[in-house]
Amino acid sequence: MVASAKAIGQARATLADEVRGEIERMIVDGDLAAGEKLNELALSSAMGVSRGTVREAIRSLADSGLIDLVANRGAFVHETTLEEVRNLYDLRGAIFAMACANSARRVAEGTEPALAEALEKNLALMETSHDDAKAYYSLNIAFHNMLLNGAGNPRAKSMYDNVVREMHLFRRRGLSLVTNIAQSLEEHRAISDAVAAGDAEEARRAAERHITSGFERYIKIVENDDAGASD
Amino acid sequence: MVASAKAIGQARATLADEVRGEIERMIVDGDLAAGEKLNELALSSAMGVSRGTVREAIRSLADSGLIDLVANRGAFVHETTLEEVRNLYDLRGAIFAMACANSARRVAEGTEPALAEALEKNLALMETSHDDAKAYYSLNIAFHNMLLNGAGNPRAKSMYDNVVREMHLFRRRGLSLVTNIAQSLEEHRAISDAVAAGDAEEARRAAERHITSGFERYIKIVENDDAGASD
DNA sequence: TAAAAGTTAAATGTTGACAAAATGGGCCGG
DNA sequence: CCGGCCCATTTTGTCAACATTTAACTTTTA
Repeated sequence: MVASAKAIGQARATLADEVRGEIERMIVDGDLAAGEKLNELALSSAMGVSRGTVREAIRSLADSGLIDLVANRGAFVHETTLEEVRNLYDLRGAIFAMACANSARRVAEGTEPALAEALEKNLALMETSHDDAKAYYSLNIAFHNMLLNGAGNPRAKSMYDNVVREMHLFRRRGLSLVTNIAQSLEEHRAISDAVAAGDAEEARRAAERHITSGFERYIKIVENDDAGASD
Repeated sequence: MVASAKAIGQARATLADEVRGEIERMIVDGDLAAGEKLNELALSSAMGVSRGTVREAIRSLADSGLIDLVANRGAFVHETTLEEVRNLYDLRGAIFAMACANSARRVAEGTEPALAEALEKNLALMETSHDDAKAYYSLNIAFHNMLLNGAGNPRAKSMYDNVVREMHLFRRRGLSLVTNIAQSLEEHRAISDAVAAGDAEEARRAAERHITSGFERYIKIVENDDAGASD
């Protein structure tokens, strides 16, 4: 496993880091269900490392929101409630809106000369891949990443990533967070235009609208899902 | 130490948690300078626990922004740059503005029946303690906490606290983040009024103004400090 | 029968020892 | 006098064993 992980190319420096990445993957992929307990011994023997190493990995993951730690009882995969998803959307919207406003500001002052064009290119690709959900998914992530990176605030980006990752833990992981491609595309265009124009305030508003309406669409689907099939 | 900590009342469940709290305190209080290395052996012998326990505490602190981890080299107290302070202010403003907007919303819908009155009371106390910087400091923190809690978003509160704590690491810790009591008080009133009126959008604007103008005042002092005394 | 106490097994918390890597200083060659 | 190599020491990374706590099961008793 050590070898394979390194072969993949991540080149993690320490064993514990590698274990951390593996546990993270297991949670995100759903190999470990929400609410499930992380058994240190089982994990350590499964991965061929000592318990201490697994412990370290778990501790380093605890603050990310993916894991809940209970003293003398162990670590559990965090169970994200609908109420929390709402809060996470709020947080995500706040951070994303701030990032878009700053991206616009930086475009206006020439700090991000390549951003406007990159956004435009992303939008063009999205329009052509209108029906290919998988391609759209990647492009969507890329779009948001560009704006987070364009804000020049790495801490904001890492917080944003944590929040988005945690949202995926809610119930049916498969439930796409992108629900109405046409509308989403339109909102992306509004953001892109405002950023390209260097209009920070409009960029902020457009970004907030995008996240808010995304949440509303998401909620609608979840409610339909509840009414329909149970699993 | 175990006994004393428990006697104080924190009642921490595990030793590592206790050590974590102690290290955190050392960093925040400045016992450990920015950029300084955390020597596991030294810490463990100083606190009378094993190295493994210290390691665990350090790992659990790493994601909070107070500590930088470098593989095979160790843990270092994060050195916050002025550029980072700017980014942290942006983040803080975004989260605080969102929280104030949601507090206003919840006041409007009756979810937070006590909030408006509590804010008003805080403002009144602030006006009387106009010259007592120490009292003002506590009231200021309380004011912000009320709004963060009023938003009903615990994750946002914890992120906010992390951000604020990290800001204190910048250079002269003593440098107060509250710089112009009269103006700050005025801004607080604007926020409080908007929240009491249930006007989410105005609350958001007022909150953002408050953080932004706080940053501008802070920057001015830092620049003066640079020009004046070297230490 | 059911609740409570006692017992046993399993998991977490904590430690000290060993292995590997990095830092620092002295030595050698240029 | 300077720069690079090598070795000793320090420090971090990893592990296996011991201690403590929790959870589950059994037995006892009202």
